[in-house]
Amino acid sequence: MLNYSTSEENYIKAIYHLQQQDGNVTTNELAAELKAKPASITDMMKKLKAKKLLHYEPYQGFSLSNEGKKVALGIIRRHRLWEFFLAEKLKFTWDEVHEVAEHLEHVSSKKLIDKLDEFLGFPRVDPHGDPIPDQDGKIETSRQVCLLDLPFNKTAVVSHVSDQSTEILELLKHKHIGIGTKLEVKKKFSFDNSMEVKAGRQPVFTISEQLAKNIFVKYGA
Amino acid sequence: MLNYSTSEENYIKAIYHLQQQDGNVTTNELAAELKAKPASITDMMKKLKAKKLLHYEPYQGFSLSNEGKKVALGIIRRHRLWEFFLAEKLKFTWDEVHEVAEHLEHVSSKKLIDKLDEFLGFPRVDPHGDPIPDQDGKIETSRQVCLLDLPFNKTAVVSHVSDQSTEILELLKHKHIGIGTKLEVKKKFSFDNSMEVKAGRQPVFTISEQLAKNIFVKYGA
DNA sequence: ATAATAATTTAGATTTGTCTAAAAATATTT
DNA sequence: AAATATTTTTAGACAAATCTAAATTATTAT
Repeated sequence: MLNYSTSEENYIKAIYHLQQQDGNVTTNELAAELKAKPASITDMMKKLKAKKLLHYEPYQGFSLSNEGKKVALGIIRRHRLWEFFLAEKLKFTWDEVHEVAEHLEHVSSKKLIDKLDEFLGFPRVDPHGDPIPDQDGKIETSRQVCLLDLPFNKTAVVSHVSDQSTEILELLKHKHIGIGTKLEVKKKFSFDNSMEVKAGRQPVFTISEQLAKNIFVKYGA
Repeated sequence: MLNYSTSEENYIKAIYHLQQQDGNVTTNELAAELKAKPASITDMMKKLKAKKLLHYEPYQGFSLSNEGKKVALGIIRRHRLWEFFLAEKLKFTWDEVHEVAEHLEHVSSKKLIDKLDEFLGFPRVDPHGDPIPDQDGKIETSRQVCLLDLPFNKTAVVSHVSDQSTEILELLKHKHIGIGTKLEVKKKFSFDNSMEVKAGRQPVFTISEQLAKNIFVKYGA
């Protein structure tokens, strides 16, 4: 596996995440994701195509090649292992780990990462509940759905919160819900679309429609 | 404290190490250390001078300002804490830690480093025996050790000779070693604990275990 | 189907960090 | 102290990664 620049790695990672949702990725989408101008995207797409990391024809969008996906999974592996390390060993809170891991992920020593993995006890998910790819780039595939759509009695992990207002965070904190919290839907009430939910061994509690709408979970595997 | 590029940090660190030995650092010295061309050094020196990290007048060499030293000590702190982590927690051998730490040291989150320090139990020396600067950049300045215990490639200054016999003095005189002589250990042989040592630009020469045992040196960061 | 709009690419500029080759300053030797 | 050698700096070029503005292609609406 060759080495890629920090910049190239950031593009590859962003494409990977976008194509998980959309399939084919467009120039503007990627520009928005990376906070760069569309012209910069085109430049980099040419370079990554030349390196055979993606399929790209002018004006047709792009998607990672198999090689590109392998590279992406390597970066994601590093990112998530560092996130786990930061939360588990250095006692960072779940909302602080991402930014630091963004930098650590670009240190690309395979030996470092494999030993870190071992030191951490081969964790399978990061503090946000996202699965960590193994040495061979294999990753547990799980689907992200809105909490409103989660089937009954399926254990799922909170993976994303759309609204980032202090109000929602206050409420989530009060209910002890964060990224990574395991949830199970026990009842739904059609009158107000509220639901009763269980988290670990806590007693069942209620979540309003407005709140559930903003919580996304991952389940299945 | 502002942020500096990886490249700037590497220059600052290299100057710090060179000026520990020589005081004023020259363009060619630094070029050799960094495996870069002298022209590149001059370019960077102008930039670092503009940022007030060093004192520099054309043709006169350069040395770090107080601010520059503070930056250097921050980088060295990060490097040595990562080295300790790699050796202690990830079970890297002492000769493997340096290269990986060269990359990790450039991740410049203060919170990360202070929490890492705490996680490691506030170690005072790295796996090579070099002191680790604290949060405020304070570093154990010079430590006196027996020449037998001096790490490789560390410039040290002879500070004391235990035996005062005419025999040892004759030998020291012959080898041009006295109090104040700068030495660097290049090789050690476990067979007879003899070592090869360099003093300034003289060719490498050999010192026996019996002699090394009686020589004490001081060395810094 | 054609015009208007939006998305994408191209062309050319900028910054950072590097280089080579030539010029200038300093140091050394005779 | 002049000539020679060494060191350092300058001048100009190049690659990577970005940008702006203009041109091109694709999409949408009439």
